[in-house]
Amino acid sequence: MDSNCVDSFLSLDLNSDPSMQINELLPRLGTDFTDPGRDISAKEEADGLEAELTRVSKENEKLNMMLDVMYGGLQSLQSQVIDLMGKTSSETGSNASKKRKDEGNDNRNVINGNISYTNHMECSSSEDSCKKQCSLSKKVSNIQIRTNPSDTALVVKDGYQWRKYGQKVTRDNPSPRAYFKCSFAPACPVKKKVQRSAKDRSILIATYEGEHIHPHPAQTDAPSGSSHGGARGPLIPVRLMDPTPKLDLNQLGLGQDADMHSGLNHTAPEFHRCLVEQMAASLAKDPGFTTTLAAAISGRIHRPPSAENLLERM
DNA sequence: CGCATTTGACCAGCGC
DNA sequence: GCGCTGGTCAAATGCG
Repeated sequence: MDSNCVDSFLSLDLNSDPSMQINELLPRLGTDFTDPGRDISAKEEADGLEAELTRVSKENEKLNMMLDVMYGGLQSLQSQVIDLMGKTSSETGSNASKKRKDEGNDNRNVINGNISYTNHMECSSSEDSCKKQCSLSKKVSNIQIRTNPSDTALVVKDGYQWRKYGQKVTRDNPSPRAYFKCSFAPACPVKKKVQRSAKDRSILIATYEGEHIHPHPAQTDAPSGSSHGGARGPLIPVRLMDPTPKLDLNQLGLGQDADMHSGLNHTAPEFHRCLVEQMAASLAKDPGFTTTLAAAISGRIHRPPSAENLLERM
């Protein structure tokens, strides 16, 4: 198998539509194997590989369809969550001193045990005034990230540039809480608090406040990664100690930039496209996936990972 | 030398 | 009013 083909495949620009790129790769692979110097068996092998790649391409289309289904389910779940949050807020009423207490509550949903998010407006007044203030107050969102418990670093690599300005040990949690400000843009008001969960020290809880006034560095910065700022980690997807690929929910608009209450347009094609790109990037950055894919292309295995298996990897 | 991080001090909000 | 707590500031320190 021509290693250049594998290299060219693995170095595909993930910012483009992955299915389109696979389709573009197929004729490229075909020309490689029509070399007149090859014998008949080589051509048969090439035909087999082309058929294999066609099947992979179809599976990629199948994945996109499954993504549509998953996306529909996501929207349904989000609407249910919004309904539930509305009900619970009306049931529990308001509490002026809830702000501090709420920070210790587990009002977050764990998604596959890797990353979860919660998004809400910071409200501390009565229900009526809360609705008014919600449109004025800053956004607050939480995400949970599972990391190696032995890793004591309070770093959440979300692609943004953060400057640490403080650290405190809070009363209800022995783990210190780190305070960060967004340093990508001088006037960016976004702040982030990172603290390990008191119950499970392998879980990092990041609380974001405010909205970025600049685009995500991944969209504006060339991936040189040579400048200062240790907080600038791998841009997308977020990959920490857990070997399974993860989606960068923030990048998807589900993190601090998401606002379930303000009706973020999750049906927008940009969002859908971003979702597809994130999943493709996650797959491509998964060493297991790339290895398996390379093996499939090189014909070392007869059955490529099915769409279901690929989803299980995520 | 410039930048980020660390860490003790200070301030503000809240409960009693 | 006082004490507790979380959040922020800023000087000191470390690192490339």
